[in-house]
Amino acid sequence: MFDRLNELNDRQAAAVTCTEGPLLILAGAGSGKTRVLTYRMAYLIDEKGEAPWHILAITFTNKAAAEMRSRVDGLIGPAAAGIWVSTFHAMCVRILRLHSERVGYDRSFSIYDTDDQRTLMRQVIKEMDLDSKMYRERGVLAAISAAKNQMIGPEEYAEEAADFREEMIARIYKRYNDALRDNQAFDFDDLLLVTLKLFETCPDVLADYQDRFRYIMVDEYQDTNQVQFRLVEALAGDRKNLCVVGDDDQSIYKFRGADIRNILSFEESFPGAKVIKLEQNYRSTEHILDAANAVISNNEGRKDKKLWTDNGEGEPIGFYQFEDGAQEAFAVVSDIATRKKEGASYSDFAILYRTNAQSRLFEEQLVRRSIPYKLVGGVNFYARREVKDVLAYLKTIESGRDEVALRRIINVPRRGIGDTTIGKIESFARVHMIGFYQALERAEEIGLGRSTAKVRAFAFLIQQLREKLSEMPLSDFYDYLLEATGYRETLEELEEHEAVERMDNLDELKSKLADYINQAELAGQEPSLTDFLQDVALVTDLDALDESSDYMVLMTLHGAKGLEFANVYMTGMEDGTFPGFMTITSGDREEMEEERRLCYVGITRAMKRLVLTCAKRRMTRGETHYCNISRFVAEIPFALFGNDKSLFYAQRREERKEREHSFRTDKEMTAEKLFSKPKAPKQFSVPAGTRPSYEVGDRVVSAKFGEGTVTAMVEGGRDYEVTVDFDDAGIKKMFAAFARLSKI
DNA sequence: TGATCCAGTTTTTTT
DNA sequence: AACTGGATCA
Repeated sequence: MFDRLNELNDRQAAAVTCTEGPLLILAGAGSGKTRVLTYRMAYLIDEKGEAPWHILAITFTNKAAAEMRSRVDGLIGPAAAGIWVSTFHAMCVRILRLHSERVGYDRSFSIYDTDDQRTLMRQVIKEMDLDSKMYRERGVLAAISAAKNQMIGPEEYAEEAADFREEMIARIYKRYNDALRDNQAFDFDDLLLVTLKLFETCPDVLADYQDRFRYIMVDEYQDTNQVQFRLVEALAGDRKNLCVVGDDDQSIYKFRGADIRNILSFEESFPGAKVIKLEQNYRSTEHILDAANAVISNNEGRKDKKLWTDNGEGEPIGFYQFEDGAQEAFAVVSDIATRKKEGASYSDFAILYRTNAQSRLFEEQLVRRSIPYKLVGGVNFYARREVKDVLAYLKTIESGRDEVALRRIINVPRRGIGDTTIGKIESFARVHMIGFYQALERAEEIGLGRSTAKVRAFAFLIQQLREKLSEMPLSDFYDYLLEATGYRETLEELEEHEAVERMDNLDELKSKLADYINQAELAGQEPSLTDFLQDVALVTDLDALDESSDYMVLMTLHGAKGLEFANVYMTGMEDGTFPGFMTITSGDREEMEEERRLCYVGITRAMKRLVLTCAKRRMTRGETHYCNISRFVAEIPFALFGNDKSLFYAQRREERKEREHSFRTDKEMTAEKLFSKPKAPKQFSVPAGTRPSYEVGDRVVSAKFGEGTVTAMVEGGRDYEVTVDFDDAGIKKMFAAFARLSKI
């Protein structure tokens, strides 16, 4: 008898016990979906007598997978170890590791991160002799990724190409894919795509997995893309014991190919699907939930649902505007310090922002006050130069097929093998139809002159390392590698601070390697370099959050998804920052709705206290912008903002009259607390709001878009929103302050 | 070959 | 502001 059902509400219990057939759980923020999923697994095992290894739980991030793992382990105990809890990507790697040869890849395939992709793409574009200004890696890769997510191959892409550029991209796409294959490498999209292909071409393999995974659960289903949908559909097979959990209001990864239709039309894709809505929120106060509901209600085409809570009203929502980002950071960090003194833990606080670049100012303040914090996101640990270098060595030692890795380290540390030499080796390889690494081993045939010896020495070094690898344990080998390559020595020549930091990172990498070895041995497997490299490729910093010590967290709104904090500061709440400038100027409704969902996600992270902040002036990419309060703030009913509503109204009205003081709506955060720094409330006279020198109907010229005619001009707070019909670029809306238009 | 300076660029979010 | 690639010079 599974007696834990009474720990759940009726809806949750219904979701837990509905185990057969397709099930869609629409789980609002904070409605206990992880709880439902974990209890459901426990129910399957304890009540239904299902074996753990017949259960598959898929999440999106490693963080979510780790969280799920620990909760399942806690609930079920040792038996839970048999359950596959994995991200889509990690699952695919695991499957491909066993079957990659069936689809024409080595077992020791590489996985390319964004950085590697760019390097490879740069090579491809260079080889095709294309104008690197016309075809920039970023743009081309974005197009290709979008195509892959929709399962459009190079051939189909070519057929559908609407113009010359797209035809060219189709050709680049082809070459890029070929290059990946030559390197025995997958990019992130390929991991999913090739696994799907494996299932399609090897029905026996698919049948094995279908038989193995009799119960499938997918978390954050609203973020799945087409390929992921197909994978899930294939795995579910005829049994269709597929339970997906999601919230269309929290779909924030469209840019990555997420297709919201997957969740909106789940019932059509899986006829007979049951739908259960979880609408009771256990996380937040009423005020917070009201704010979230108010904001999200501005979006169209949502699945109907209304979150409620019996947690009580709670504190009002705080909103503060500051002169600039530095003051914003100062105030927020001061507030945290004050509350810490009053007994809170640092781990109760999170500072959220739209873009990683905004973290800097907060970091400075946190460092200044010695407040422990963890910066989530930003530069990924595994993306650091020294880490990538060492990984590239390991890859090369392991297979040599990965040319991107090989070229990365052939001259690091410097051994006098320059571009010219590399070019010669490359064309030799091409002429003789051999790999780049094989060409190295025949250095003397290439005619490299003085460089021959250097290339030979490098090839010999790799050869020698390979021998050592089989002779000593992996972790000893790691140290040996750093010595033998001279890498450690090169680092030591750097400036002290720099050297220490990088060496720390390499020590960190070593401990990750040691962790891996331990885990493999615990699982009774022989540790292998291949497995380590493949695991590592999917790990991000986001995974490293741990509960052991007390620190506060800084991260993007995206990074915050799935997490909760007692106190949440949503910073940079300005039009142009959040929602972003691009979203505003594009005028794309869907894009704006995605930003709004992101705002919804941010608000619903807060349990007890939500504070919104913004700055009047913000420095972005070296330019100062004068900012209006985010439209999302205006979508929250004034009644929710603290006691001093009148001040808030007044401020909105007075905004364009350049009120010089920051204002507050919440008496709790007093001026003394906020601006205790003597020089704080600096006076600025803001030049914005001055009427531009041109009028509607004037001809103007923009540095970016060329000439055009002004068709509209709307006064909006600190700036004028100008609409211009450009002769070449079409109609653009922009703020006068950054449009830099001049009358002609 | 390598160092250094200059010019141009920057979708924002992540597996 | 920060970073990159390219060009130029030693």
